[in-house]
Amino acid sequence: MESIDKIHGTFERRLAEQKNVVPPAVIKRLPRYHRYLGDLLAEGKLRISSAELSEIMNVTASQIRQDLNCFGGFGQQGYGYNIKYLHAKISELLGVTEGYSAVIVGAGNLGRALAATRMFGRRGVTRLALFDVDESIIGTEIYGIPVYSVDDLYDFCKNNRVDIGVLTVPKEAAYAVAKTMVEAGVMGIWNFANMELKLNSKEVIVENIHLGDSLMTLCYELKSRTEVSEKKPHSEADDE
Amino acid sequence: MESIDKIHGTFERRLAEQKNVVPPAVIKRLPRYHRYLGDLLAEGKLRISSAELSEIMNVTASQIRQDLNCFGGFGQQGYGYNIKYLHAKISELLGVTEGYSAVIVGAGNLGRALAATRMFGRRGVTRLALFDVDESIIGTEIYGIPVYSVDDLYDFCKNNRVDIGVLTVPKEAAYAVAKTMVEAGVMGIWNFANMELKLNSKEVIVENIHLGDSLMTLCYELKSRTEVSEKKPHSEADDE
DNA sequence: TAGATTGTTAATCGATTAACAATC
DNA sequence: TAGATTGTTAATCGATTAACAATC
Repeated sequence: MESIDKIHGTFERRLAEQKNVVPPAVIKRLPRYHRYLGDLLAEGKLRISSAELSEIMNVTASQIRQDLNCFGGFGQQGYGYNIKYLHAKISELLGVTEGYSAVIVGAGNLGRALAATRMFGRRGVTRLALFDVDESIIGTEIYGIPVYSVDDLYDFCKNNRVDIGVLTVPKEAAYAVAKTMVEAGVMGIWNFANMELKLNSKEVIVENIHLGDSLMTLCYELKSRTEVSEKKPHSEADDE
Repeated sequence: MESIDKIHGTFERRLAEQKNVVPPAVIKRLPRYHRYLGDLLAEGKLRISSAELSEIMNVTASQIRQDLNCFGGFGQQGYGYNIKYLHAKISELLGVTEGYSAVIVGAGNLGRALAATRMFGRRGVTRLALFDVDESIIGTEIYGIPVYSVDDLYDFCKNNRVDIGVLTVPKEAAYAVAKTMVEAGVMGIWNFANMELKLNSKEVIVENIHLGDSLMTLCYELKSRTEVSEKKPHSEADDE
């Protein structure tokens, strides 16, 4: 009994030491750090303290130090953080330096918008191709990215290393396309289809964009804001 | 001393009873409940228990009951939840029934995509107009929505009740447009510009879409996934 | 050295889960 | 009534903040 506990204790401690147990809350904040540090770098700033950064980003200095420490000591006592170094480190953590590749499936307005943006390049992701069913655009290029038929999607993914599949197809087609990509070895799916793909999470990582959910959250906030000011104009007087 | 405590106790209890202290974590989950319940409704299902819903949505039944109870008893012991009723209640909470209106500023690919989608209508939001600087499209309609000059944005918002401003303009123009809208009385901004708008949060509610952050999160997951399988193939043997 | 600021531990806060009494 | 399932309290877990010793 005792020995089993000991083994477990050791195992758990080692896991913690390996530091691949970064809290999800921290990971979700990393891109935001990356963004702000990139801006500061562009401004030509060299160093920053957690206190200063905390003011700019509207979070606590404590949280910044705690977060960054999940990955090791990026700062220096009495000095703060070297912006260039920190930015580079976070880039690395986020895989910007991995040189991932992507295909965009669905060349509608959203697909085109994603073809046009510099968002991918900035994050080290190369867009290899667009795929669509529309014969009139197959064989052309959109913003410099070649457009192929969805029929060729499987073969393309098999023959090229495609890390990420971007799904901007109508809801009805989403699952079939996703399955094709997974079977062809795509590791991650960036899903703009208005549905949750039920895929084996051991086979593929899915990152969902639910624009509708975001719009609804905004509506909720609007509603609660108006309710407070309209329905309770005398709340002060009520307190006592 | 005692009496002050009592007053505070009463005050706090009243606040809790008013239930405008819904935890942020719960609010963020509401749109997802709404989505799933909408699907179940479309399937013609009449009732569901927290246990059944929890399996479909991949959350705990406890969380579902806890969440829904923030807004009052929507269910019935021994029966579960009436899907139609629950869906309607959540719609109400999320402001779907408020009949909000929106304008989209920026008629690029993203603006067009937002003009084309049924996402707004489904959530009770009417798109009144698009605004752009491109003379060649001003005066036309895109997916049935009239396109006006950005120069007319202020007057339009003043003369019509515009609740939500959707920002799909380039980064450089974002802040000026946002300020114009706030001055003209727009209450909420749905911000797709790749930057954080520093606006007085008392004047306006801002909901940000940071697509780049989402892409980076996906890359992070890809990276940590590959690291685990590549760098530690003998982790099992290591445990002891 | 003195001052600044991190890294890190401990305390607090909030969110999730478990358990069960209330009740349909 | 017996069975089912909610509403709700209490226990657990994780995330945030505060505090301060370590150290540049």
